[in-house]
Amino acid sequence: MSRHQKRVTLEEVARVAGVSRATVSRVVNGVTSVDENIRQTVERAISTTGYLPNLAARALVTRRADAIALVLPSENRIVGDPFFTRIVRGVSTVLRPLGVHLVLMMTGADTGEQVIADLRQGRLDGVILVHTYQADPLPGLLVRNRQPVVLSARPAEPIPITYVDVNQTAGGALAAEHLVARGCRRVATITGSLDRPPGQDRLAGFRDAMAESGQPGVVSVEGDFTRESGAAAMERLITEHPDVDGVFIASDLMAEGALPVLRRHGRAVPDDIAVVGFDDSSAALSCDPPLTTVRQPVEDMAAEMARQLLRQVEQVDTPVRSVIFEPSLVVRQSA
Amino acid sequence: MSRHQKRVTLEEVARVAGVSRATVSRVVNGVTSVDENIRQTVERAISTTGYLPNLAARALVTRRADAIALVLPSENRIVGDPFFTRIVRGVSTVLRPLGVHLVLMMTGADTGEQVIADLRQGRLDGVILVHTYQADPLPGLLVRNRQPVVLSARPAEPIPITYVDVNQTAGGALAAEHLVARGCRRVATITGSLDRPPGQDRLAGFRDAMAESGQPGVVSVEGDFTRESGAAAMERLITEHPDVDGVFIASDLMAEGALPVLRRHGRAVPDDIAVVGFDDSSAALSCDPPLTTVRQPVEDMAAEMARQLLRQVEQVDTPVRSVIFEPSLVVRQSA
DNA sequence: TTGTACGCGTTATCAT
DNA sequence: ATGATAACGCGTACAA
Repeated sequence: MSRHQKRVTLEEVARVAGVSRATVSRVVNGVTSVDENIRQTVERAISTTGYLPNLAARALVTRRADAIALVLPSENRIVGDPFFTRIVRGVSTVLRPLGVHLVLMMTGADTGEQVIADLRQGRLDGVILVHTYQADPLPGLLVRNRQPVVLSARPAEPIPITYVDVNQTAGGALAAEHLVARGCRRVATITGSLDRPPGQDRLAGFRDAMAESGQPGVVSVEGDFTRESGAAAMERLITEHPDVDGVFIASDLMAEGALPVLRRHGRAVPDDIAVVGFDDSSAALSCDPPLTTVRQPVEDMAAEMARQLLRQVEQVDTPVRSVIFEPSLVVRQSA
Repeated sequence: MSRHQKRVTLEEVARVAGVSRATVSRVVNGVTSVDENIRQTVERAISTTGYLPNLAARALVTRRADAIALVLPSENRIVGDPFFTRIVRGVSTVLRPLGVHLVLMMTGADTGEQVIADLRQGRLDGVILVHTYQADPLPGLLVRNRQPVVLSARPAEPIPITYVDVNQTAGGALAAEHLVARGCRRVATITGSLDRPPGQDRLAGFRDAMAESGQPGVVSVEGDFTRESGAAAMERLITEHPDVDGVFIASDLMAEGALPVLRRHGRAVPDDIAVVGFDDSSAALSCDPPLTTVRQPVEDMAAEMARQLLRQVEQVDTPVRSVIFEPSLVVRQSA
């Protein structure tokens, strides 16, 4: 069992079973056209020899690496903690049973070329791109090369690429409806970056749902999804509109920055001001009080990304597709 | 450049360059005994053809997968956010330039067998085990099989295995010295799980340094590294010893749970009570006020783990070794 | 220094 | 249903 043990090959199993390599290979790969008696003999030989197929040899002929890459931004203030864990967990649930490796890559200077090279060198079957930045040329490049690829969100530029996303608009609406149902009358929002789809959509969904509830024209202050921007935005909001009694903050991280500001201004949460976040990140739990927030079904979304990718790997030129998941509201103590 | 482009092999490059496959192979692998003129010709041929070596074929003959696994616990309340990112970043800095893939595995029911199988099937060259749980049989199993493996911390059981760790004792001492230097007179500590090395060592280092500073016999309450245990421990501490003016909490996560308790008891941080954490996790920054904490050089440690692993991969039976890094104190506002 | 030829362990084609 | 045998693309003794 040591690293230097004699390797067990198809050849040896064949000798032990008294058949040819081809037959053993058929048994290993579950080909049905094998006599039942012979199959059993072979299987016995396999277990007595402790045979395991050499995957490099297999990959050489099948042209499958049985490995896919998960590419994510190295500055992960965006992709927060449980978020990341949940993505890996979701992807793994579909990859693991199939014996497909998950290769992790943080974006760096040469990530793009690296990925394409790995793809061409047969070390990678496809790529899942998480949170690519605005002007990332990689998605387009992969699409042009007809390589299997899936995005974790709707791309800023409309290119023909498969992606999985949450219904951001519905998420904003959930927040609005909760604040209204709670009895908030002067509601505002701290938005994410408005030059990015999530920022835009969450705001739009929130606005529309508020209007629908008879409170059109909500006040909004723009943040950029960072903790600091959340604090700054809340400072501005509380100063310019001291009478707000409910606020939707488009990310938990911003909410985490905003809560201490409220505390310093002597506002109690949720009694004076109700707060709803977005993401259900670890930040939501570390807030005081714990954050009511909009949760994305990240595990499910990640699993779907994996499935979509494998579909492309198995069959070239699979039609582009997008799958949208519905968010839910996690009610804790901030609203 | 599409997925179905004609593959470029050594053979073709050889034809274009007018030499043999072997010579091209030598150029690709940087063998020095190649005539300079021929080398240039070959290199031209390589770039005009766009040749890239097929790594499955190479792996088949070299018996190297050029891939290592990073195994980490799926419940990552322990391995917090930036922690994880920093590990990956550190490991990648040494792996990436060498073209070695980082395969991510969250521990699950069959992770152990999976890893050994992958090792034996030639898909993996070695394993980095992060935060294995107490009774994990995997480390011992890998050692017995003489497989390349590195641990992220000193193992609970003393088995002959290579590991990288931070000087936990020194970390506890750093916290003690800072609290003393700050003028705290009645100092206490909330420990981590005392059945695990980090919990024990941080406490021991703290105790000894306090004694050294003329304050022996510090009060200690045991937690288990979770946020909730931090809150509970602080509740007990503040009730039983209302006069404490400084506390070392053995993890930021516990500190995060403890701070709101102090606030509810009307204690101001750091004026009434100074607080020092441990880890410099994301929790440290989300605390209000931001946490003064002990920081481990995680990137450096991770890079070292990768180096130690590769050393074992390159040369079988490398002597076991342990590398200890020194922590540092990050002073913020809680102490 | 260069080329020939063999082996790495599978899968897949084609007779039988 | 089974067994030769030919790829798959590369590294590397060995010979020249």
